[in-house]
Amino acid sequence: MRAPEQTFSYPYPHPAVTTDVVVFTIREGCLSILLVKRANPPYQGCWALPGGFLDVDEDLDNCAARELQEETGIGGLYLEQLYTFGKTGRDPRERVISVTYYALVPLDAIATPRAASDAAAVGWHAFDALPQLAFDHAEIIAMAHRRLVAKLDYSTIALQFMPESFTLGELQCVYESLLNQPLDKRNFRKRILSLELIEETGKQRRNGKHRPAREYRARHPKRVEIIK
Amino acid sequence: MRAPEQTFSYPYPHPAVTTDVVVFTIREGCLSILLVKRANPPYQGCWALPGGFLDVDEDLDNCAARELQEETGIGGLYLEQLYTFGKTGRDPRERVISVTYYALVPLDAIATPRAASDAAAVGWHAFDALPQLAFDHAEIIAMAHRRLVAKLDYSTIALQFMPESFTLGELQCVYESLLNQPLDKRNFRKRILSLELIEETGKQRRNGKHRPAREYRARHPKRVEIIK
DNA sequence: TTGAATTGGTGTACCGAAGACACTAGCATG
DNA sequence: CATGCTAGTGTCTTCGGTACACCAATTCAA
Repeated sequence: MRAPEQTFSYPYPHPAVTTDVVVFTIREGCLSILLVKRANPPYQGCWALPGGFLDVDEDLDNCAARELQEETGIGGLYLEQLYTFGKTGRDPRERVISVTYYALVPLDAIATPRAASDAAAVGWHAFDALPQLAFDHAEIIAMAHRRLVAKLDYSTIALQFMPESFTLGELQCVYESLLNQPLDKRNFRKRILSLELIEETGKQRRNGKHRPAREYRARHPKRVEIIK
Repeated sequence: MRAPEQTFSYPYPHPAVTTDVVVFTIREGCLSILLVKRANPPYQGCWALPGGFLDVDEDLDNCAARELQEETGIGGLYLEQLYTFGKTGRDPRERVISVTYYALVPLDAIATPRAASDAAAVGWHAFDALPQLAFDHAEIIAMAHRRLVAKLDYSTIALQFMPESFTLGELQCVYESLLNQPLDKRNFRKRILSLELIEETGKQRRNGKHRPAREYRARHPKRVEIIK
């Protein structure tokens, strides 16, 4: 990619800049995060967030999206900047500023991720059973989770987890997984429908051995709106 | 500070990292922002946010606090990371990643800021009458304002604008300046007092030629808590 | 064929928070 | 002592949130 014998010089020391992404999805009612196993030191063999160094001619958002594409093979995800971590000493190699993002993967788009060249393995991990993590990545995940749960309350972010069409039961399951508590079915449906964020497709859906459910779709699938 | 003839080399190009701070206060019921006039190109003579380059052995938060101290002469302010701006081309000199913060100055702590060496002037500007701004600083200020107003609703951040002791009238004035709308006095007092965030000092305060007001203080002056 | 299991789908009553609204109290000034 | 100014107080209504129980449609097994 880059010529390794070339060097780049500056009159003042410059930190390195990376992006790291907390990729959330919900697998079988269980909030999960995508992690890669590091193939190289430091923290070799340790699980870490997908991410990598910023190209100097690349926008931050693009860098996060590109790393994500490389790790998961899927694009077009909802992606939002989270926070920038830059404590001295957080990377033993050099000063590294990490601009972190979080991304949401719809239920039906969970690819089996393929390990990139700098990763020994890639895989989904349940949020409540995460392994030991490299660097300060546990802290990053904790902050991403707080942000995500907070946004459930005042935005339409949960719809980013949904496929193009879905049932109210599935949507409620997403909320329950994120909030980690059961919700009253009638109150949930009343609230969601009163917001007029979703509409019936007119079709029905047979998911199991029981009464079929109405299918809904988001009115504005790409937008995350602030509500209330 | 640094030896100018020395250079720092890396195998890959590194962007420069700066912090910029949106410093808010309320002067005479008017939300205001601290700006510096740039003494050097690019955007020479243009108003800009206070900020500067990150020292490579300095934490991000420290960098923002240090720049702030250098520009305003006051420390111990509430300071919160806002967002990281890093579009290619946002600085014509080199690739610059700007980690932005916002800070709140209590009503009684407004120093007359003294221009630092790299600034031609420093001064407060009313938020609704800002001059043309350098770089993407107008966008940064807009985001900081949105964040601040949003936090009024669900946190105790407004108390960071208050001196050690204050009256309910003063606090209401802060809310009204930030929300840019009048509030009902009785409802305001009922809500604030029911939160039990402030307590009476027992003293009274003669502010003008009228009935004196009770003095209050924050129960947890240093903490910004999430409410409701 | 029938009943048991499973999820889909529906309405009402209560409670608490937020908002609208008007007058008296205390100090300063002339 | 009358005027001007801000401080300080309570009630009623409205609306959103929460608690709560039953019938419907399908599958499967007996």
